[in-house]
Amino acid sequence: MPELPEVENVARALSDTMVGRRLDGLKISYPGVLVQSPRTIRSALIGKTLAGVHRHGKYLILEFIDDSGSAHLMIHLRMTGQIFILDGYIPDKHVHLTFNFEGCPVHYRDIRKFGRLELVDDAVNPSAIAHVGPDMLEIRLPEWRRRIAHRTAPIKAILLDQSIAAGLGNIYVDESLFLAGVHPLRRPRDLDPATLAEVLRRAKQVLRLAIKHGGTTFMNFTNFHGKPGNFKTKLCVYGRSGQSCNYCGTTLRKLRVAGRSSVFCPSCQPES
DNA sequence: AAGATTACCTGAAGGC
DNA sequence: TGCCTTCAGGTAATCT
Repeated sequence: MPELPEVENVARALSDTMVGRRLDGLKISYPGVLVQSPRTIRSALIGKTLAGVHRHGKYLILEFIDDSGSAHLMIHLRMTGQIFILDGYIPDKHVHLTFNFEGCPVHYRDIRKFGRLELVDDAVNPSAIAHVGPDMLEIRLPEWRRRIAHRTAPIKAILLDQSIAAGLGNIYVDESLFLAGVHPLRRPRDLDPATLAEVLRRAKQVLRLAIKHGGTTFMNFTNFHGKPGNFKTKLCVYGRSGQSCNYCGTTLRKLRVAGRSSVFCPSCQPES
């Protein structure tokens, strides 16, 4: 499940390897992942050079330019999207699109077809995601506090809400709440300012650490070079229901919050 | 308004 | 070549 750290790793790899290359072709096997028509997307992008790679929350934006102007392709990997290059790779039925960057094929693969690729009007602040909040790594405490302090939904739901701050998904929300010692059902309105600050601090900390370790591979995320991320072994709670807490030994429990499975330590994260 | 629920998809896992 | 149900969760749409 690609969240901010996984998308950041893809963005960095794309930037390091493909910026400066011209897009010579676009093989589209399943147009359903495209928001615009294949014709529109091809005519906007082919012949242009990749000039930059941007990320906002879990959104990836590729910036293309040529003498005639610029075009921007926004990509969201949703649940099972992957972008990678791999020597000798033969695309299987889940590869829906392949970019040809001057002879180098970059594949978009997505088992569940939830991901989307969309031409947008800006490389940094496209109107298509105007409703999405600031990036979780960029947001500062006063603004975050202003956006959540009055809210009465469970903190878990608030952290998953991309319109408040963008980047956390189910895995890193559970990890952040565990590190902050906050139960997923606690409500922001009932938490004191120091606790709210601690949740934000821990969220940024776990995101940065996961980026450093190449992200988390739980189901089928692979990085740009087709390799799994290394952060799974660092997870404290996600996927560990029934196992014991690393810190206190209490058996970790699972709850459903905001329609998501949520693993927490009943001892480190008291309900009130 | 804000919170809650469901649709979109496929594959893995488990019950029988 | 077993069939069926449940679960996984990011986002948009739809409900209360």
